[in-house]
Amino acid sequence: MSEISAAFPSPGHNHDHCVDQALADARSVCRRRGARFTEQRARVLELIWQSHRPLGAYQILDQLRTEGRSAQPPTVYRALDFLQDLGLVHRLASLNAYCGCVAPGAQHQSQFLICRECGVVAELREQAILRVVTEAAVSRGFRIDETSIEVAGICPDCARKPSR
Amino acid sequence: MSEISAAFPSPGHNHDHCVDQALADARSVCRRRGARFTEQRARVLELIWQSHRPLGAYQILDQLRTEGRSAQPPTVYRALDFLQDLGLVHRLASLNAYCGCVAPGAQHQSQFLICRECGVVAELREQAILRVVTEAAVSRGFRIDETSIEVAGICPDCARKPSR
DNA sequence: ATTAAATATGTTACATTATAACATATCATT
DNA sequence: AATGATATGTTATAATGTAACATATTTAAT
Ligand SMILES: [Zn+2]
Ligand SMILES: [Zn+2]
Ligand SMILES: [Zn+2]
Ligand SMILES: [Zn+2]
Repeated sequence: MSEISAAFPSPGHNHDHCVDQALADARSVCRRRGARFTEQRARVLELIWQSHRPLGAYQILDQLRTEGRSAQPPTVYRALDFLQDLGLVHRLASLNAYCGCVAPGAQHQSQFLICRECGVVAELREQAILRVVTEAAVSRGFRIDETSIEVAGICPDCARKPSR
Repeated sequence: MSEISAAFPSPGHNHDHCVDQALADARSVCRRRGARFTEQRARVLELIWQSHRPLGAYQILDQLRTEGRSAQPPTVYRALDFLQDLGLVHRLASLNAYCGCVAPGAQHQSQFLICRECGVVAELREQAILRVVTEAAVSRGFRIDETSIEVAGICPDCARKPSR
């Protein structure tokens, strides 16, 4: 499984390597879980990882279609459901978009920093955040099933750039 | 302005009072900001507060129509935009639904506990959560504009009930 | 009071996101 | 080869949200 990556991808890194690693990880997760990593599913995951920012379902659909595949919305949503179930991608509710998980296979509740300017996303897995949220919940007798923690703002790269 | 309410509304409380208070608060906020608290806007806010759970835009639309008002989607979305701008309602991204703000007028980033069983929502304003999220962000050079922190699970009431 | 500007609402049409339902194909097992 | 399980194709539609332009209402000047 791949190492933990920095919060935001560094501008100059070899992203092809990230994609390859993500696909290899996915293959391994599927094998371990007895799930089929079909061409469609692999291609959808690859498209998500190749993109520098989260992709909407219909953006993925458009891509598949330009590749000559016969694709309809259910094609994409089924693949996305599958990938989510296996923890290979996350859905960002505030964007209606999907991004690759940086720690597939491990059970986790993540937090997301989303740049309003360039769209880049950092997936955090901060125990401190989860801890304080859990404390707040249990002190009110609430049992947490799932968290959706998404923070919009400006990433370091965009903050450096002049105004705009 | 109304006092800070408990996390989850107690089952036996007088909810009409909550609604009246929310409308009064809204009127006051609008006056202070020089905004018009029109019939439509008041009615949308009232519907949201009267509901025991967050309302979708088209649920609100249906209500308005049964009251004989000529209403189309833009009618509702405009009112919702207005109410959000003034901090009178919040949009829950994970539900595509809207709930009344428990502390209107004050600038704040809230967190929401959402019961999967009964739909009830608790709006929290935990400084500790905001603090640790902010720390995580700034340590990565990220400037926060807005948070969307929504936690799905089971509320105390539903937890007490037998299985289901 | 009259006019003009700003604000709010009505109305039609459409864009975007997601799912239901059923047919067909592919894969795994016997 | 036959069977059941899983995956995909296909059509249609549901659910959520917005663009654009016309009309009405309120507010502020004249
Ligand atoms: Zn993840
Ligand atoms: Zn950025
Ligand atoms: Zn609030
Ligand atoms: Zn409940």
